[in-house]
Amino acid sequence: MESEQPNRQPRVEPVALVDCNNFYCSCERVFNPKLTGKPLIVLSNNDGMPISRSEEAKAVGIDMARPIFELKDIIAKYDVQVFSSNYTLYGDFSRRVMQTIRQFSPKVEEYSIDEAFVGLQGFAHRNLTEYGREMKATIYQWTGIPVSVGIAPTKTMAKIASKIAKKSPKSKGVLDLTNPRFQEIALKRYDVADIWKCGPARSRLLKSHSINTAWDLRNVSLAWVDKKMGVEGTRMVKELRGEPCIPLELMAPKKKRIGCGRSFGRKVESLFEIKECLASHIADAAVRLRRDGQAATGMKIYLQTNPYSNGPQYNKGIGVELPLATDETGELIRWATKAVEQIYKPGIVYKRVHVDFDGLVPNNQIQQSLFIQKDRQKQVQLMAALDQVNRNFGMGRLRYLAEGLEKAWKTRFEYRSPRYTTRWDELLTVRA
DNA sequence: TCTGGGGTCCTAGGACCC
DNA sequence: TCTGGGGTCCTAGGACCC
Repeated sequence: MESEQPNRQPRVEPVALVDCNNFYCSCERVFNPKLTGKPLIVLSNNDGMPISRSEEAKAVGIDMARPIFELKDIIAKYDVQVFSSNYTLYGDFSRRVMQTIRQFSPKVEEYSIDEAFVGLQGFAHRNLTEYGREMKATIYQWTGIPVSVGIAPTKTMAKIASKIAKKSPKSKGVLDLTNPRFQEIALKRYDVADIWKCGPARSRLLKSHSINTAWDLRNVSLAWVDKKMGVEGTRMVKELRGEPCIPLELMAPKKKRIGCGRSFGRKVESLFEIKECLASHIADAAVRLRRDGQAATGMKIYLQTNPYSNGPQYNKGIGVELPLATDETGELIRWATKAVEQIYKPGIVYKRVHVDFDGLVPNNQIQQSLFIQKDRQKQVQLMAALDQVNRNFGMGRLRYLAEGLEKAWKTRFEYRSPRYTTRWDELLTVRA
């Protein structure tokens, strides 16, 4: 394998990755300081498995990939505090963190609920480590959320820098890797499996060719990596060499697909219950569709059994093309419930129903049809009223009868904390 | 014996992210 | 008893065209 050493690094804008530490756990702690220093986990939907762990929980051996019932001994032994996920609370904290970050640079890409890339062009005259520390301190002071900051010439290396910063006590949560000498030290000690966009399949491939560290990967030939891993591999190698291939996205792009699918809280067999649940998912996804300013020209419905069960498996999807794009919940429900009849088979225990809206178009320029007369204006007003009521009085306050009243199938959230910041009736009680 | 070649478009599935 | 959900991008392969 020949190696192409880049002989100089191009002049590029430094980019920081600000990453919240154990984000969901940290949110839970802000209003519940008694949790400080204790092992703490937040569970996935349906209280299935941990999706966020405090450092203390990691230390006592709580594993992310294992279901909660397999962890109950550890939980009891170490008095691990357990919470269902409370996305309303986390979403609100995310907004606060992002707003704080925007005080530090006009160039912010909100990459996920707990991470942002920050363009640092024009800050080169400053000590970037100091700037990062100031950012970290301010975010903690204003929101109560601890973060790690990694700074580097490319996003891929900024990710690496923030991960190292999180773990190494010496860095105090901030690491600047813009200096090539430090890059070499860091990449040589960094496992390829921990590189951004290098998942299990790619790391297995790389390791089978004795490419074990990020430094090994950086020095691989572009021809080789293109052949073995295609464009994404090539981008990874270039980014590790300090050549940006993944630009900052300052404007959130329009979504290409908006969907909803959750596991049932218990066994579901009847078409009636599946239709109710599907209608409820449609209503949920349609809110996000309208919020994104889009309408759907098609949808896909999937019906699935539990892959972990030994029973007969059945997974089927069906596509529906709509004659006219729409964002109106009632109409979407009618199309979907009709379609699901075609894939439903009786006598099967189902685990999940899922809907994806696709063929999305801006909802203010829906193509009209000569043959289908609809009062679009009326629909728009109806949906605006629906969304307004639910925003003011809580999601699901106003809903379609098709979604059901009992909702016996609904997702479990046994250990949810109060929605401290978004519900008047769940405000923090200081003294009872 | 022996059955073209080059292009486009679409979809399903894989891999990955948090 | 009990194993998440919402996304993106890329690729291979089939269908179709001339």
